[in-house]
Amino acid sequence: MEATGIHLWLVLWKACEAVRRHAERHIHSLGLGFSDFAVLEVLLHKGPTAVNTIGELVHLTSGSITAAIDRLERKSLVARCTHPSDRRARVVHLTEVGRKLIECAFADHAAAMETATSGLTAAERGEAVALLKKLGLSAQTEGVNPRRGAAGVMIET
Amino acid sequence: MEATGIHLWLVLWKACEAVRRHAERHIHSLGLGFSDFAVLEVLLHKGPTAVNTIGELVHLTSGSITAAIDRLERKSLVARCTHPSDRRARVVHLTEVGRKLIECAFADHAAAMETATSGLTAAERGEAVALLKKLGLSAQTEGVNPRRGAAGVMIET
DNA sequence: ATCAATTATCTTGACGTGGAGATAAATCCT
DNA sequence: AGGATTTATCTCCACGTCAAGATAATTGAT
Repeated sequence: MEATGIHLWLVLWKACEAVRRHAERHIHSLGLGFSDFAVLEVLLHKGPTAVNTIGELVHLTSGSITAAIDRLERKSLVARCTHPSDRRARVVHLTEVGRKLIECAFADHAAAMETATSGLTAAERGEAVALLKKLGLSAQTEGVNPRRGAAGVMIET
Repeated sequence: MEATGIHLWLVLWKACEAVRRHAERHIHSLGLGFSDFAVLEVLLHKGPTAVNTIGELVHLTSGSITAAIDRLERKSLVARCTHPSDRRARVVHLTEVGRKLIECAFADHAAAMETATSGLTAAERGEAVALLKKLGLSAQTEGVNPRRGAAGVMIET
């Protein structure tokens, strides 16, 4: 078995794309995009959050996060309100409809991911998680620009 | 260690993004996009290839692969010529300039990936490759069962 | 107190991507 | 052979993203 860096990268990419296809198809069936789902997930797990904080968490630039929240607000899934102490900032929170949607969607999504990763046994998943965590962390700190991962919400625990 | 499907997916995604950042930064410094690099790499390793086939290999739809090859052709890195036996098909091949560029870029890229994955030992890389291959393959073949979309429309895979 | 630098957000323009057709060529069917 | 289906590619349009610049509010320095 070859173990060059580029080989590992290609296999990693392919696996990620394959699983991502499941995730995207499922999320798309809810009328949401990938980024929009990630924003809702942050709001579900972190509660009301400032716009730019969300942007950092889901790895979107200021322009993109503005567009994303515009989309979600247009669908009445989230709402912006003023920050209590900083008049520049806007705090985003889920509406009732939005909360219902993401709670349901996230449960469905977890099930879909269970299916998507069912090719590995529980033990293998554990090994994979350990290896990927190690790889992810080292690759992240290796880079010049250390940014927080888009899925940081779940990974913390 | 948690081993739920969604946890594995998030860790996989984060690791992939971290490594991808290395790859993208390097590729972008050549004035190329990610997809364009992938197309050139296919041509380098597979030789002249039909447009459609390249699209499948790098996971681009017909519209996207046309646009990608247009870009590369505009930069004189590739050229289209007619297929010997099928007059519908166009075969894409590297120009001299394109070959020089991708050969050089690929070597650089391999080195960058070596660095990016240096957080794992050779043995760990081997394990990771084996696990990811298994995961990727199963996730890929898992995706053939159609799902119901939001509007009640069946979504083909 | 005032001016400069920083921070948070939004706007604009360009670009890559995917999806729905359109066109042309090859293949299949009878 | 003639018509229908499939295949390969391209065109057009909508959308999401980013980068850079604009605006407004906060903080820091003197």
